[in-house]
Amino acid sequence: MPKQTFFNLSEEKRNKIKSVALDEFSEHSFSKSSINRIVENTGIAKGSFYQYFEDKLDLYRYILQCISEEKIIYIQKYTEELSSGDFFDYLKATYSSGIAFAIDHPVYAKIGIFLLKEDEKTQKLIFGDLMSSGEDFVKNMILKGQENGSIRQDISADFVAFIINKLNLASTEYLKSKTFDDDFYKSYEAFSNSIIDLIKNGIKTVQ
Amino acid sequence: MPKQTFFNLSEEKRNKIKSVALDEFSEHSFSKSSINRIVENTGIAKGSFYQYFEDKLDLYRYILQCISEEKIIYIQKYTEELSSGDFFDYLKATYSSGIAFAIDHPVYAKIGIFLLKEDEKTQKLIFGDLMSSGEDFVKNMILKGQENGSIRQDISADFVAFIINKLNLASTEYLKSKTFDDDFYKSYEAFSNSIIDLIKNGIKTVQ
DNA sequence: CCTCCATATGACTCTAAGGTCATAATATCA
DNA sequence: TGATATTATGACCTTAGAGTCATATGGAGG
Repeated sequence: MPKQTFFNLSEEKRNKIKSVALDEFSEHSFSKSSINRIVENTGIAKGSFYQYFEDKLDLYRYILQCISEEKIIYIQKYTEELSSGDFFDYLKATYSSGIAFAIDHPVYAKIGIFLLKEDEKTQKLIFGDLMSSGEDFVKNMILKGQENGSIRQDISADFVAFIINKLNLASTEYLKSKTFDDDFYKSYEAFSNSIIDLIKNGIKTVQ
Repeated sequence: MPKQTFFNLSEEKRNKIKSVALDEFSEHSFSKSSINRIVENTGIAKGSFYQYFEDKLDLYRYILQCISEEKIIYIQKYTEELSSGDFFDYLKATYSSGIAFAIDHPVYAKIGIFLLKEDEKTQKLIFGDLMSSGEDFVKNMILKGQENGSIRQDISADFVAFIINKLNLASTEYLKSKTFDDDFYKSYEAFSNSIIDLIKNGIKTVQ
């Protein structure tokens, strides 16, 4: 958590710091990100930085928290209208919201990509021990789907949950490399559908 | 390329250096790998290292080359027996060989994972400009498949090629986290099949 | 035994990182 | 205005990295 001093700052100053930090973390991995650069680009003294934050990790976690707060809004927007409990609908909502978020906030998306590419040690440093809870959630949904017969019995829930998580990352990364003309922007639904489709036809019950 | 001095060394010494380097690069990303550690673990002086190699990148590329030479043998073993030209057979052979290789050489696999997780800058540093040729190859096979009707027309070859490449990485990473008891070892075929299956049923022509 | 050449060495430089701290500047309030 | 609390500062510290170089070592041939 940032120190109280940081929150006492004027909104402009706080925003300036956040903005520079976002740029830094979207261009470099956590360990390659540099406090020196951030301080320089913000125009504050290095000593000041350490009046605001405990250390680099403190700032990084704070930035992640800000991002995730914004992302939650997206997810809610896409999930609230579905109450069916169908696994594929849920998946679709997750992908759609994730992709919409990435398109609206390319800088956040870049940070997410760096984050998911971190090695285990660094991920543990950042998250502590609570991790891959998203994966567990997906795994449970698959297990339920297998119970109620909507998903094939002969697949490993563990494995598919893993793959689905990775596909999420992969699609974000794919989007990063594309230019977003209006046509594409309006058809990202189709894009996420194609991923769900890929999974769905691969693991759904054959009838 | 290592300097001549390196190749003049006794085989034991060369192997010692390679072995330590493999360990280092399998535990750390390229930039986090440390010449100091390598030198220390090898028991040679730092000056000696720079008599053998131009710099860290020189060693890293050399190690990659050694690995890829071994990997080619695997791929050939799995690809030579198929001459059908069927896309899914090719995919299956690629996955099978990749997974078999990763199981037989977990250290190499770890290096591969780090490598594929590198950011763009570092990947360009390592490979120069020639990259993602594997992706292009897959893409072309998909395009052919679409021409001859074995693959659906309404999917993006570009996108699927990207996804397939990422799945390859994901499966290697997944395997890394598993312990290889005999049962699993003998059934990795089933494992790779499940990935192909995931893709095949997702993109094959519906009839 | 001496010369010569390839190999071996580790102290050294330079750079850049994260983080500290005594002090200066500024704002708040009596 | 003067006292007090808050914020700002940049020189400085430690650590660790890659890479250098003058010198030492050791073996082969005359």
